[in-house]
Amino acid sequence: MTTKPTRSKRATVHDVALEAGVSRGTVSRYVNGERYVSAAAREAIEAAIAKVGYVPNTAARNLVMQRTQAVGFIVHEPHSLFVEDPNIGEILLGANTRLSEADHQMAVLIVDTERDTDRVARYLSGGLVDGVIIVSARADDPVTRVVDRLRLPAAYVGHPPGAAGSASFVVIDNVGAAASITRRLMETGRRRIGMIAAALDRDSGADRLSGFREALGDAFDEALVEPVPLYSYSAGRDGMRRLLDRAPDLDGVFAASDAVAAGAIEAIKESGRSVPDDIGVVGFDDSAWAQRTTPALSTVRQPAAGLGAEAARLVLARLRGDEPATEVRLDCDIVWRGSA
Amino acid sequence: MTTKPTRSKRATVHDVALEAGVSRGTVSRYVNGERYVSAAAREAIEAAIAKVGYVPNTAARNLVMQRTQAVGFIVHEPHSLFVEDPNIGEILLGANTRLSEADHQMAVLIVDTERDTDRVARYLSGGLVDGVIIVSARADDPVTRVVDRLRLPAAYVGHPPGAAGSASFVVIDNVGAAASITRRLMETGRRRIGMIAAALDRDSGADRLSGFREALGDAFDEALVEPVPLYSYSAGRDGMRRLLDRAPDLDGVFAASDAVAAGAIEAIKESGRSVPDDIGVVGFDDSAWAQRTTPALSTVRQPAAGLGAEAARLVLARLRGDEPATEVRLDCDIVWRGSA
DNA sequence: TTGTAGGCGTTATCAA
DNA sequence: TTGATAACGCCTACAA
Repeated sequence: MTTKPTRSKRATVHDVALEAGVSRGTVSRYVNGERYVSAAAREAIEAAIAKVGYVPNTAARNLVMQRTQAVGFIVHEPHSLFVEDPNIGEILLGANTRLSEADHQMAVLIVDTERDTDRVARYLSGGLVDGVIIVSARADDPVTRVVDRLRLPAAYVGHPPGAAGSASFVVIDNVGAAASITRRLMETGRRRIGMIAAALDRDSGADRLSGFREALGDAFDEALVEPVPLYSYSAGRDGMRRLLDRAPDLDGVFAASDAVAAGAIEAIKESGRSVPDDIGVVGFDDSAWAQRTTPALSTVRQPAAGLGAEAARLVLARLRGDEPATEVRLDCDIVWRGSA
Repeated sequence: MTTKPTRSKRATVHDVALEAGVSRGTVSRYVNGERYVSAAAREAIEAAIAKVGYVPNTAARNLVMQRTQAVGFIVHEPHSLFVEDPNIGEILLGANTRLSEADHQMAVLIVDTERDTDRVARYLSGGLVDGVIIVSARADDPVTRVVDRLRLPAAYVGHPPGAAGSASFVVIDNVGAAASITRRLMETGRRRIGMIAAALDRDSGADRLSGFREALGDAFDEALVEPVPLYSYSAGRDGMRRLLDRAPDLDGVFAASDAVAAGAIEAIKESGRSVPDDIGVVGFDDSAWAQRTTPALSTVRQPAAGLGAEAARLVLARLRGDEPATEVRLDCDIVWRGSA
């Protein structure tokens, strides 16, 4: 007579207690490594656990303990970006490392479609995580609302426009980085430097323009700034065409992102000019684009892993009840390649 | 007299019931959209919910329902690969889409360090997910062991060597794809075709070599196969250097991955030869590398999103109690660019 | 050092 | 339609 081969119920503390001839309390104490468990009891319990194949049910434990030792990592990228942006992977890993050190599990939740939004919001409100890290959040979607409403300890990577109160934000120093790379461009001897300024309605876009202006100082010329709506290749190409029409004597350009820069390079080449001889080009992000252009882009590298780690540090602090900084700003490196 | 501003306890069904003047059962029925709730009760409950700010506790629900509507997605990649392999992102998205349609939450768990392994294993055994998708598993680590032991419904993307019994595996047809692209290379008129064979200790690596050998048939020459340990750029470059030393008359090479191919192209160029005129190069994966080389790589494209979707489909089937196929093999496309 | 019993927030069964 | 009440699996006083 064998046991039924059908899905057998998982063993519980109760089963172990029965098998070992002790009480559930004692089993629980043993499992949690507390003292006050006699050698005899310990042995009996160990044998029983092995025999019935007991494995603790975290869900039940979480329920009674009112904490999960888990934090959610929500990524809310447009489909394409998620696949090709190397930064996001680095951020993930950076956060995971920090959380892992603190013995917290990180659960990545992907928001891709509309449906996902609500499901993730439910997941978060369900008490399955103690806190949350959010990258590239929308200002006002169900996810951020739920986080707000629940006062779920949170840290954002990036600062969604109009973001609310009680969370932390970790951002890169867009102004400083833009200024640095612009200065570097000036130091190579460029005299008429323009900018393709993208997404001026976002903090990142506006800040990069500020940095550019700051670096140029008196040499700043409003007419050499070409605003484009998006951080995209085609926006960069079109913007550069217009800029070249307006200022044929341009000899340097700062594109607000690598994709924009790649587009700009195409426009420059089609105008018969060469990069970097006639016009030096610098970008921003050190994304996959930066390696794909010819010549490869000089650009700003985001400290992606650092962003993740810092975000993790901030939620962990909040979990401990601290009130960490509301915004921390990380410096970027410049990588100098062939385009300027 | 205001409410205490300190962390107020979250409202429960109990609170709502009290406030609405009905029983907990009725509230529960309302929340779950069952019928048999009178209009009067409904209104009272809705008001109460709004007033006390009730949000259901999923953890508690999971405990009593004995299911979570969540499946874990475990990625167990070496650090660097995770960051740069676009396939993993696609797989993720493919799986998420399918799970989302079935109204299941996907939780990505990253295994990066040793510590992660155990924590993830605990997470899985804790009853926090109903099933699990595993990409690039190790043959015998705590994670796979726990999955086995718990008979957790599982689907693997890729087939870890020596993998056990009751799960499903979704793989690409490495042999077939390698043979196809090798044949294609032969059809362009190459006569002395070598291979940089990476990661021969993995199924993928060994299978790609098999396909290569199969396509070449009698023309196969053991001496033209250069084994390298990893799917990496530097391994490809170094391997190609050795191969060229040994066989200067080579006119075609199949690199076991795009990164390897990119490295190979560098070595070919530094030897003074040109691609594709002197030597045709083909890769595998259609990763970011493939677009980055000059000329761009002819390569094998993995149906990455399909892999994820299929894996999701398989766990979902198991969750329903079905016994789906134990291995499903997906075909790859060839994308022909300038490198051969 | 151990056992008892109450509670974590839900759902589900069964009378009423 | 509704309300008790018993699980779900675990932790934790408290008493012994």
